[in-house]
Amino acid sequence: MASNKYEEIVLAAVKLFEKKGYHATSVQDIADAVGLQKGSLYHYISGKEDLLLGVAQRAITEFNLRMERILAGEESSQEKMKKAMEMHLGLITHDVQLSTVLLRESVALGEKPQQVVQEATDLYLTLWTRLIEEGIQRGEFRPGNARMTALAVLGACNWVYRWYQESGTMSSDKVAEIYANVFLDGIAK
Amino acid sequence: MASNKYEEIVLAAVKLFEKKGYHATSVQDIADAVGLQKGSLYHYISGKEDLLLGVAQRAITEFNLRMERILAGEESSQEKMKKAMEMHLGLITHDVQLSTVLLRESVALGEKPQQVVQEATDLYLTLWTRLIEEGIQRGEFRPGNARMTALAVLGACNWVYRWYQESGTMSSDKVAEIYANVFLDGIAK
Amino acid sequence: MASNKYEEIVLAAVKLFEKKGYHATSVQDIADAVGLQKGSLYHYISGKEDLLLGVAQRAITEFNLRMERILAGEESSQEKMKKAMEMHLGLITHDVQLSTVLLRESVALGEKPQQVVQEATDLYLTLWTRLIEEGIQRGEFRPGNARMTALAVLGACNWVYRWYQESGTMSSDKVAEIYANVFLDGIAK
Amino acid sequence: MASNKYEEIVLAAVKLFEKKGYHATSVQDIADAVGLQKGSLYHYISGKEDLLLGVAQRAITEFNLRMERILAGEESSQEKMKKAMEMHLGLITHDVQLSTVLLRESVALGEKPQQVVQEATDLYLTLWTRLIEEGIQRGEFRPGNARMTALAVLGACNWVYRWYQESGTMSSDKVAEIYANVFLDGIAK
DNA sequence: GATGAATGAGGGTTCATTCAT
DNA sequence: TATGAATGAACCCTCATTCAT
Repeated sequence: MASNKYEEIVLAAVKLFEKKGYHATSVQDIADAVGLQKGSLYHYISGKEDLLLGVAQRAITEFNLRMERILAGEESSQEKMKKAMEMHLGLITHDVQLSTVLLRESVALGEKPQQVVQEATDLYLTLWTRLIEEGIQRGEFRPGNARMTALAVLGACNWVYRWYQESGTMSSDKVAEIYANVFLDGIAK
Repeated sequence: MASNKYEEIVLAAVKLFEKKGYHATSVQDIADAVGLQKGSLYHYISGKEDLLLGVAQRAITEFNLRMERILAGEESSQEKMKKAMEMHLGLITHDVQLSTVLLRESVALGEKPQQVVQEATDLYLTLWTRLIEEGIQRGEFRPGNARMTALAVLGACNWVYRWYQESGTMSSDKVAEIYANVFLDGIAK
Repeated sequence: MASNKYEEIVLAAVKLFEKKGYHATSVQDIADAVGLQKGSLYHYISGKEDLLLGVAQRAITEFNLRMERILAGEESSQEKMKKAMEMHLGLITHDVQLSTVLLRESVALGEKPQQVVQEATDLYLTLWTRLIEEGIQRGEFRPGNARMTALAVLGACNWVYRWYQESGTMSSDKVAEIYANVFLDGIAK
Repeated sequence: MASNKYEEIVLAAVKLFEKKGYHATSVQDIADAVGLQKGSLYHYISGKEDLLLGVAQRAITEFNLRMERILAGEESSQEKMKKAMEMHLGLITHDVQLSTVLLRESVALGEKPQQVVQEATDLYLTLWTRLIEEGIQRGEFRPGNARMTALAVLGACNWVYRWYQESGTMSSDKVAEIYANVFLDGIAK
């Protein structure tokens, strides 16, 4: 399968983009990582930026997909919230590299591609906002600015890529539990 | 003021780094922005990276300074928490450009300078953690992992640079109020 | 021959280094000389300095190789001395450009590469010293400080690159003969 | 005296040119060494190259002056030869820095200034040649190509700057004695 | 005499991309 | 499909020199 090699390239790119950053990663680096010559890469990719775009899209798409599945469920909003946080943090911690590239390196994209990612990201925010709005309507959550709340939750969760290390002692589910507690019940007594 | 020009350069750099990103900003761009020849810049700066480091340090230092002042106060922990969030969001929204450079572009720094920033950032986290620990000890906050909570709050607050626009209708104090509510009381009814 | 181009580059570099000096020779000059773009050179070389180092090593290696061959011979020490001088002056005059680069431009190398060349040069001095020591032991040469004598001979021979011109009327063998006479028998009656 | 400062500058330049080489020495370096600003230097010198030229001329002039004095003496040619070698090696070893700049860095000069130095150097060779020719005419030296012999002697003596270190154990007079023996009597038994 | 800001050309090097083979 | 030579623009930075103050 031809796409096998492409997959290999994407994987190598993710790893490198995460480790060195997009700009510091040269096409040569990627070629080396997959055992190809620089020029040969261009049979599979159409450019370095497209590679980054692909990676970012792959990542954000997964988030959106899972979030939609959770929203479609029948649980209470509180339950959904917990599941959503587990999902989000699970994805982030399970593939910190991919998440890092999405969250940290997307800026390197040009205007157009960046907007593509932005739109997918906006959708994700919308889904979260909807979850919270539902909770409010159902009387499970306090009334309030749902979008702002969603931004707070997402900010907290996204930030995790900056400090989470797989080698650490805390599972992503544990983090999710703690974060869910904080957001649902607050920290004040 | 002899440092007038230097200040001008820093300001231009911040603006450009925020708009285009550190890597996409050339020294030429900065020179153009201040009406100097490329080479002339080097009377004021010792390199592009040092410029970024300076900017980042300037930013994080301000955060730490203010946080220490808040910690030293006599208010209740809840009050301090609110003030801290006001302060943090105030700084971020007041100079989104500067904050963006700190939060988004610091990765562009080499190992050594990045560590310098990291240390200052770690200190900031420590201060926040201390605030929360104090609250727990005083019985104002629920017992829990203070550091994790601090990370949640900081994540939420830092994320603001990604969506906040001065031209928007919401003041930073309003955001702080909402966020403080979320974190103190939770969103669940 | 895949290295054809590399050889071409080295040759051009030698010529330019000799004519203008290492520092006054720009990478652009070399590129022009071989009909390549500046950047294209870097497929063959890893930097301007490495080019110089390569040239210098190529030169000094040849000297050492030939000197070892002479030392291994069975002739008398006087014969060896003559042959060594013929060899040394032959190399210098046959490729004055290369010798000039070795003798005059090696200083342009950084500390590390310069030491590499220095070591090879030291070896060469050692070989000459050994030749003279042998002569003393065999009773062919007067007792004396062999190393100092070697330095005198080498100094005299190396200096030749400063005044020898191929277009001149004197063959290198003639120079060698004269120099051998001077050193073996002295100029005093 | 205004020339005091100039002297200081020349001295600093010599030291720096010797240590780092002409090209690697910046005008800033020299300014730093004398505690002046870069721009202020230009009240004393007309350019970096002129500084080098001045240094080189100062050096070669001294050689010529002393050689002429020796030639004018009444000693035997052998005596003169010894004295000339003592003088030459004395100058070189006494101020290795100055000699190094003359012998190693003169290449950095442009065509015109280099020719100026070359002429002075040619004169020096002529003086040596005359000394040897006299010796031949007086029957003290074997007949032969006086210029070539002079080149051999000068080459050997000049080379000394490459290995002589003041901290070493050998005085320049000792070197001169050894070299004189080598050249006068040869090394063959 | 001294300053130091400013110049402006040039330095070596990197790199994403192309394309003939 | 794979190569690797070649491009050519852009990069950051250095530096000798000038000149208004």
